[in-house]
Amino acid sequence: MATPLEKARKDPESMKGRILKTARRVFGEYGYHGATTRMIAEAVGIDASTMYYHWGEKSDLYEAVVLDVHYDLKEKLAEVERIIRGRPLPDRMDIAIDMTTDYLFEHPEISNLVLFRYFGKTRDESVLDIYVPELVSDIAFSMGLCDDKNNVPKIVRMRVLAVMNSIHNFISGESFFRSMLSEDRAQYMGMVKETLKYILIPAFTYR
Amino acid sequence: MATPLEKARKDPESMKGRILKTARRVFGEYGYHGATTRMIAEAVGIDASTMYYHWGEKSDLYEAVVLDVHYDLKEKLAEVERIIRGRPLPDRMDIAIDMTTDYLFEHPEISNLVLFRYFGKTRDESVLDIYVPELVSDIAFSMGLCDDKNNVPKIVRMRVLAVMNSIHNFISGESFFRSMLSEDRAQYMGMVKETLKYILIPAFTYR
DNA sequence: TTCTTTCTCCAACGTTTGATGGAACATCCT
DNA sequence: AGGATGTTCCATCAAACGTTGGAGAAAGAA
Repeated sequence: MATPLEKARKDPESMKGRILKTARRVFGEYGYHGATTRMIAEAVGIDASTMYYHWGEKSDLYEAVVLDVHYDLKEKLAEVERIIRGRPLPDRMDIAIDMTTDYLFEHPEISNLVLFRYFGKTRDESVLDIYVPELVSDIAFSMGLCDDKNNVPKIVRMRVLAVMNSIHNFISGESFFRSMLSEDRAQYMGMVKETLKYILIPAFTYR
Repeated sequence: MATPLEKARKDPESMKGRILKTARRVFGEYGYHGATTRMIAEAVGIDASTMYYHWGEKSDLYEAVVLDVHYDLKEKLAEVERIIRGRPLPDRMDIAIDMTTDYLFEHPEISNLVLFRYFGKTRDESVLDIYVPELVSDIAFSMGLCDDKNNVPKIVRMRVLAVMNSIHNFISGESFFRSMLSEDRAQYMGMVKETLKYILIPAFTYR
């Protein structure tokens, strides 16, 4: 008894999986309103009605995309956490920034979708209202900023949000910032990591 | 011989001014694609064709809005700069964060529009490609991170971008983050300032 | 007054949008 | 074989979209 999303994630080559993957990219590039069902269908190479057969309305597909992205994010976070556990804080942050940045640069639509969701006004009571706080608490614990995952002080959650957003910003804004600095991708990625470490590490360590 | 934008900025009560002000808000809330010409016209209380009489196509109106916002931002920056000049760096940052945050909380559409512009994909060679780098250089100089306004190292510009974005994020994401933390507006504003200072000041001072 | 210019709205246009119904094809079970 | 089920495309819909032309009101100049 698998949900459509579980099926699509398990078998990315299936029609459901291909649509989901493409919808992620297109929604990520143009936002909810900027992306049309026809754009997505054309990108997959199918008719729009086939999409409706598999995912229903546009808003349902979008919801699935957002959820899909957060599953990935959660998995990646668990992987990072496993590697940095037990090390001293500056090392933990150094490694976490490297790994997270590398991962998001490979999947920039994740950052796009997350930021669109935070800042856009499509906000009508969503699954994100549960998943984001959970993710934030996990990161707070992983950074050693709290002892109890289930009771993270608000000010600590704010700091975690600041960290998450700083990373997403540089990924999402790549095309704008890079053309502003006229750097190639590799150099830009290097500067992003350097800048993030320059700003974030002192805040949490030199005290 | 004033441009339409200059006229609208000088006389906010004129039809041009009222349309511009409302378009700022609506574009800021829903983004370029999410906002419709009819929504804006209705919010002003006029017919859509009157809007076309004053501002032309939707994209032209949007361009005017973006430019308008950046004029405001530039003015505010100059005001901040005047006040913090000559003080020690930690004080400068403390005051600048307070002033900027207060101002943007009063005009949240500014942060929305700026972030939409960075992250969205409506990017077809715009005035922003000139104004943003200029703004970044001004801030870098104001923070004492460079000696020559016309030759700011790339890594310094990256740091300034990180600072700017951190602030915009908390303003734009207010509705999402606030409902996540279940705080009222005043408490949230206080936490934003505290968090920004916690993260940003050590990075640029404790070295 | 009358003429001219500026402004505003109404009605409508062509297009794109999200969405649906049904025919055609494919796959599988018996 | 034949029928049931699952999948895909074509044609099409109504609504919403950006945009336009033209009628008429408002304001100013003569």
